[in-house]
Amino acid sequence: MKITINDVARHAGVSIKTVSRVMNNEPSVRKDTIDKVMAAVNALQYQPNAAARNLASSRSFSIGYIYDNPNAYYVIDMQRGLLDACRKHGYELLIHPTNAKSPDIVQEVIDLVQHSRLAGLVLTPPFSEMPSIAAALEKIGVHFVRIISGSTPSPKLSNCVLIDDFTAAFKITNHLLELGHSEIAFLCGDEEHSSSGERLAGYQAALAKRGIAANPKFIVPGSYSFESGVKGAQKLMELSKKPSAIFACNDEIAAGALFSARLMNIAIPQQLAIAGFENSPFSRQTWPPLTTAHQPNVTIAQQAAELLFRHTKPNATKTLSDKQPVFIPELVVRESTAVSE
Amino acid sequence: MKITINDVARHAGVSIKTVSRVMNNEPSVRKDTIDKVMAAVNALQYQPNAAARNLASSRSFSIGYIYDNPNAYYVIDMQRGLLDACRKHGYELLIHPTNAKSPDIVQEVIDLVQHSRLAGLVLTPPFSEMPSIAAALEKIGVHFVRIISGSTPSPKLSNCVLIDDFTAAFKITNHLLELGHSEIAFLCGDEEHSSSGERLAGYQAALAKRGIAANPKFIVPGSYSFESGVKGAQKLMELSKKPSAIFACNDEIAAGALFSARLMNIAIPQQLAIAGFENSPFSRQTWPPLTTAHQPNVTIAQQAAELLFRHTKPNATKTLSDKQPVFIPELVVRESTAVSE
DNA sequence: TGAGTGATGTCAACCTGTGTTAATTCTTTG
DNA sequence: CAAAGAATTAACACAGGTTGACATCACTCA
Repeated sequence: MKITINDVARHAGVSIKTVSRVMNNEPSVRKDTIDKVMAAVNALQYQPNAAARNLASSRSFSIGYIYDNPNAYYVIDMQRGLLDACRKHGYELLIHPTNAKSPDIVQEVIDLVQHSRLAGLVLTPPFSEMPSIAAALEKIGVHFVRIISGSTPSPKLSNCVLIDDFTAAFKITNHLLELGHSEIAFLCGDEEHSSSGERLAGYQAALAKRGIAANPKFIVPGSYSFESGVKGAQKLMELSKKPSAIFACNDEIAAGALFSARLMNIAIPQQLAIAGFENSPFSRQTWPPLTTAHQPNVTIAQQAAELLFRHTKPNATKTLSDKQPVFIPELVVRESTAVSE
Repeated sequence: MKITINDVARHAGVSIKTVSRVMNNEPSVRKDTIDKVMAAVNALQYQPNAAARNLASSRSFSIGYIYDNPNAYYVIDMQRGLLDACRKHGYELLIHPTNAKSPDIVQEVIDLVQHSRLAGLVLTPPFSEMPSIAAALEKIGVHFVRIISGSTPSPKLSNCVLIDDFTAAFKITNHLLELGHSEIAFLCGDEEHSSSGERLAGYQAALAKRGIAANPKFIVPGSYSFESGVKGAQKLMELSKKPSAIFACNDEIAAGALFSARLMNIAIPQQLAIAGFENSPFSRQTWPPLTTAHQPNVTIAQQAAELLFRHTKPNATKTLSDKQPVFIPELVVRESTAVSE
């Protein structure tokens, strides 16, 4: 029933060791030998015993994904992309939701890596932005890939997948400007997430380019939550000089702002335009649907995992270019910023 | 650096064999010996090498969670609950999103179980309701637990966690009735999910109890999606005799109905009351927020995993009652069904 | 005192690959 | 054609536990 490496060797007419070499794509195996072995592997449907492999080689074939993100859609998309890549490369994915603000989060991550003997780790914000985590992982010599906000690849960010929040935010702001808005407010996300800062910078740059001085009262600090959007919009609409458009740092905040506007009987988009960021499913399910920036999270996650495997797999064929991926979320226009008819 | 079973044995002053006995909670080990060993385990922070354990015992310490559910919040909650239980029992969780409608889904599941050598499986709808899956798993002798709709435990459902959708739907319908509505429509979920049928039955029972004849036009088939809610509500509001309340099979459908009502300029709840089901986060983020039934998914998942471990762990202490858990989602009243002032 | 019992210890085999070494068998190529 | 180099093999230790057979030991109870 169970097929061992022995069976494969016999079937292919080679030694066990050669099969092992092929399975681990070690160098110095002739092309036709590889073919022979792979033929046998396929014929017998051989699946190496992961446990035995781990034990013998003391490296594992699973990577971890640590997250602390209230946005279920984001997490699910990330998982999906990571799993896709894992399946392709014969790895397994270990998910680890946790609390980023826990005082001993660094130790927790280390324990996880060591106990589960992870080959590598994928980090998303806020973990990808915590120097203490990166330092600890480097110290124990575990590969990891970070998904972070940024626009320009650099050697320092060699193990990063970049998301160009700046440019995307610039585009959204520009869209609002083109609709004729000049009093545009910005609802920030969590300060410690650099994405919030980048988006704010993009917003400011777009205003500056048009020579519009940013009104400091229009920049409202907050966090990536519905509640924050509710409060932020309320604050804005209590100003003597109200904005005519709100750019929220993500869709959830935007949904909160929408909610708030509704409570105050403000018509969207006629009296107030609202834009979000992320293109999460509920940006389509609010009323009116939200203008936003689409972030291809599944693809981003895939690329992150690919990048990770390039490091964890010692002899992998480096067919993929080693360029750092940079993703620019694309503008998605919906009714929340429609031209008032 | 790495602590082996040897170190523990030495530290506890017992033999390796005894440590092994304790780690696998075999019978006939004296209480104080167990304590001694566990003390050593804790002192040394010993974590048995999973790979070695799997290999030697040819049983694994991971369970799988197969899902195909567009509702990210549901999936995340399930994962959270399963992970909690897994951590507690030293298991790992393998997640496997897939397509339930794939023609060779049964084979896919079997491959997964065999390749990853899973100790057990947790199934949620629609997988938990597919006889072919259950049959296949039984055939290959893998433990599994199903989370399904139902109200009465029975030996046949011994490996199930039940969710009493009927009673919860009854309560919601009753709530609407108490508000004075008698023209209540029902937006169905996917036909193949028994939860939809159960909720429909609960709705009908509540009406029947008041002696209200159900209007067949008020029962609209559909699926568990926002779009389905949009279309369903539209259909209902085009009837010559319109309902005064809509009970949607879940929050997403309800959100769709809400959206639709807004398009048609129907005031909620003044002209139309809407209730959902599930208490997913966005039931709080619509406007107005949705009345719904709260399903404690994290807890449900935990219980499901516990139930599973009771079977996979040969000598587990059966402290927990072996009763089948039945969860009755609780009514959560919000503004979407408020009394019109 | 001796039999019976329950709790431990000893020891070796085993699970399935990997890493190493030394020896052997092709391939090149000068 | 010989020598060098590359690919392959055989054989075995090893990773870190589990498992089973059996021996040992301390107790209890007759």
